Amino acid sequence: MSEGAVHRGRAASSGQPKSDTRAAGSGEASVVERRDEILEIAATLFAERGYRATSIRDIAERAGMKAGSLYYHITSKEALFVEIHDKALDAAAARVRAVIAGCRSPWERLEAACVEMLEIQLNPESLTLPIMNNFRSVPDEVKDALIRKRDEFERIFRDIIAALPLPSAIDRTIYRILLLRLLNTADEWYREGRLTRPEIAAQIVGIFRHEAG
Amino acid sequence: MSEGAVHRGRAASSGQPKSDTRAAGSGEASVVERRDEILEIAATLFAERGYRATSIRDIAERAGMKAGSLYYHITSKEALFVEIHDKALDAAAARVRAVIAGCRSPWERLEAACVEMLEIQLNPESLTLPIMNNFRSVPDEVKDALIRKRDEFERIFRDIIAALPLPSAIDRTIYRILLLRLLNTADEWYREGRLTRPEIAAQIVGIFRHEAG
DNA sequence: CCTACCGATCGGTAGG
DNA sequence: CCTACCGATCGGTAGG
Repeated sequence: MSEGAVHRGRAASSGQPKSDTRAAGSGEASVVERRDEILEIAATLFAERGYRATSIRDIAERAGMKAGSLYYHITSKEALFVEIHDKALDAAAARVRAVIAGCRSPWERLEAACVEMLEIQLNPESLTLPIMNNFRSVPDEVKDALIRKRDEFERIFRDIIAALPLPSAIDRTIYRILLLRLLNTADEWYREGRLTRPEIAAQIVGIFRHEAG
Repeated sequence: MSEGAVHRGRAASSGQPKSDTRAAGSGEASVVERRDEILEIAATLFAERGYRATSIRDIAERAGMKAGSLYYHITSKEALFVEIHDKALDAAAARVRAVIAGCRSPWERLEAACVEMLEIQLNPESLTLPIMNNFRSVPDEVKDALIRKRDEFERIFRDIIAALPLPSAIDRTIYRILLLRLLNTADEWYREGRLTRPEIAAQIVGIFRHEAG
């Protein structure tokens, strides 16, 4: 069991500690639990400040250790970011799929998906939130992996939109791109206070809702 | 004439060279012209990579000089960014105002404004393009000035949207926020090739178009 | 997990 | 406009 619950073991050498010295019932935190803490801390910081503006020292400090020590848990800043990004998208996909499963009509599905996406993007429960579209500050070598993963996630929305009875003049590809752009960058334009998240989602769906003639 | 055509002299100490030793008819570039070149170069780089990822040395290199020499023309990286941002928004405002002046109906005005915004955002003529919403990587001290300027610009759209015969269920504030978010970040989601800019603008207006019942 | 350090790079300055 | 440099900070490593 070299692969803990956290890690999906997809990327061959992702740099987690080799053995899980779990704390056999004692009050001690296991190595994988410590690693999870670090992932959450890093996710929060990356989401707040972006990739470049978040330093290894920032992350280490919040985790209560020195920068060098962090490298016991991770292999590199880049690998850390990719892992967080992948996990965040997996979690988001699961949440959106769960919530649309209970819907009957296509428009209901769209609205439920929008509400859930806003919750994911705007709630600071770290690991799930940062869809992080701010790829500009991410090194090129990493970008491809991130984009592939994101495209995979967006297939959920492609399917929802495919089922909508839209007027034929509307291009479903650009429809999806625009909608996802708004949802994925919600943390950048959302202003706390005036409208609730479901109200915002309803406004978005209200704007994007067009029935075929 | 310590204020050249480029500079609006709004921000008190913006750091341009004190006197314009213009090249009295000769083939020599004047100091203000050199400064304009630097502004264009910096604008392009900031737009491509964001504030933080663009180094003073990058800018200097493209301008054919050393990092230190740049400080003959500018006072600081932050002041440079603010100046570019202000100029870009002024130019964008002028272009959008000019284009909607020739429109008769509210929906025509909205579509014309959208087309123009996409042109501005997607054409790499540097100085005009970077509305740069990527404020995350910008230092806090600068952010307030940028936001104030941006709010000023967005008044144009507030007025256009105020004139639209929208259904009462649609909140015009969030309507404006969503629309501007799409237009301002077009360079991040636009994929060259499939649809032209006017076609994209038409799709956006098609989605955002709702007549009151 | 720590100390101590590496080479690289950053924005900016001095002095010409 | 240049050279030469500053202190700060970066991601990462060695050796314990």
